Amino acid sequence: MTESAQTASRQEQKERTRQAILVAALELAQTQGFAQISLRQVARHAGIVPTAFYRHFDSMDELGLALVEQSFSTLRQMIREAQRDPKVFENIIGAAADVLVEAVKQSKTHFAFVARERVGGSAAVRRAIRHELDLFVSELAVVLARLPHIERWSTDDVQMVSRLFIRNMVSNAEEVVEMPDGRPDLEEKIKEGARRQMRLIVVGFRDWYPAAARPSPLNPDTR
Amino acid sequence: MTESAQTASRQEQKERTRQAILVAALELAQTQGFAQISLRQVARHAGIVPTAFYRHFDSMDELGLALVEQSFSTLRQMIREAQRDPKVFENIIGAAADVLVEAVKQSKTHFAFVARERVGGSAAVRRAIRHELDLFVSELAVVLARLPHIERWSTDDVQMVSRLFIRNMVSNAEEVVEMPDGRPDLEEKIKEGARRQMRLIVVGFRDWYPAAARPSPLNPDTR
DNA sequence: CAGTTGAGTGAACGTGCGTACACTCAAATT
DNA sequence: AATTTGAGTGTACGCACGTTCACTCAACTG
Repeated sequence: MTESAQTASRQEQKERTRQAILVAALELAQTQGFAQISLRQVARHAGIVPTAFYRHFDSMDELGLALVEQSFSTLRQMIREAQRDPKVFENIIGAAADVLVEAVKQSKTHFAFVARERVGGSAAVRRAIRHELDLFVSELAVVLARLPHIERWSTDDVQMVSRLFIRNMVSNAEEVVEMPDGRPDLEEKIKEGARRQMRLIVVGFRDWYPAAARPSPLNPDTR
Repeated sequence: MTESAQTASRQEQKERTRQAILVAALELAQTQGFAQISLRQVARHAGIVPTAFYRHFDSMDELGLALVEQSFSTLRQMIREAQRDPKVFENIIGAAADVLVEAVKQSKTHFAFVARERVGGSAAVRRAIRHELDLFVSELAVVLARLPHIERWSTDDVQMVSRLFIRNMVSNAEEVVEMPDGRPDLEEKIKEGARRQMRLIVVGFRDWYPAAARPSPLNPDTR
């Protein structure tokens, strides 16, 4: 009975408390926004005394940065798993919409956090989120560049489509976050909307691109 | 010298103080976000004592709602003026991009306020902003519905394009807000991006729509 | 098994907050 | 000219906050 039982090593216990803090912050941020919750509230919610907070984070700002990291690493993992399924390449748009909604639903608190603090949070948190999103844009651009239709586009244009995709993803994620629970109809509506938007972007670009002679045909005033 | 001089009637003075409060709140919200500024900070910045605040607003929340109203009425006026110019109908996309950037630059603090509090603010303020944006979507839909290509679309689809436009406008406004001062190159880049996005949406829809037989051809899984 | 480490405690501090209340004193009303 | 009105004042309150400090006591180390 000595080994592996309930009690936990020092490290384990510390990690557990750390997670409790992260979860508490996420939950509290859900209703009021991370920027307006206090260290004491988080501590209370996590079941520790305010001063114990400092054993894990130097400040609320650092907690915020940790949450950004956690949120994006969760998302990245989901995307990586989704990419393993070969079916997604047959129907990227449908898959993306599904992954989006599923991912957001599965870790709603993380997404809510990101969506809000992206514009509303402290400067440090905001910057961190922006950075992560920029990374996503670049990553998606790499994936897109390998696609049949797209491989001959200029890198600038691929980057722009990528930005457009991510931007719409963020907007849709915001909508899912604000979706009341237990409304599968709304969920399907958002998915459908996301699919439409993505198809629109793709079709728009596909039909547009070959129409011009220049490397970056979207540039000149073809108004 | 008796008339019109500096002093001001009671009403005038009250209105002046009210505006001072609104301006103070807007300025303070610029750096920290409206939700995290205090009544006392606003009062201090406006040059009044905290309790005098209550002569004008019952709470910070009401101040926030007043700011929402002010922000959107400013924007509406700009759009109305822009619509007077017949040239905009020849080149809606270009005009929209110009108006967007000009409007945002001209009343940056208002837009910054809206962009942030749209997702990060108090529930009441958030709801008010969302409502105003929904109104914009509907208004734009009415304008769009009269356009040559679009007049035969289903109202659902027009609404969706409208949503897409407004959404991208909001995103672009966010970018302008965060644009550092005195960078006309960035400004032009954002404008160009906005133009591309709008053209993309328009082209995407135009090329898509006649391809299907059903009233709302974007619906079924034409994946 | 003695000694060290460090996560969590609990009391105390200074500060800024929202709000209540009694006030002033000039403009507006009579 | 006397009275009312109401925007702005000043004090005072209770409260939650972030942070400090000295502390406990179980898990780890040698």
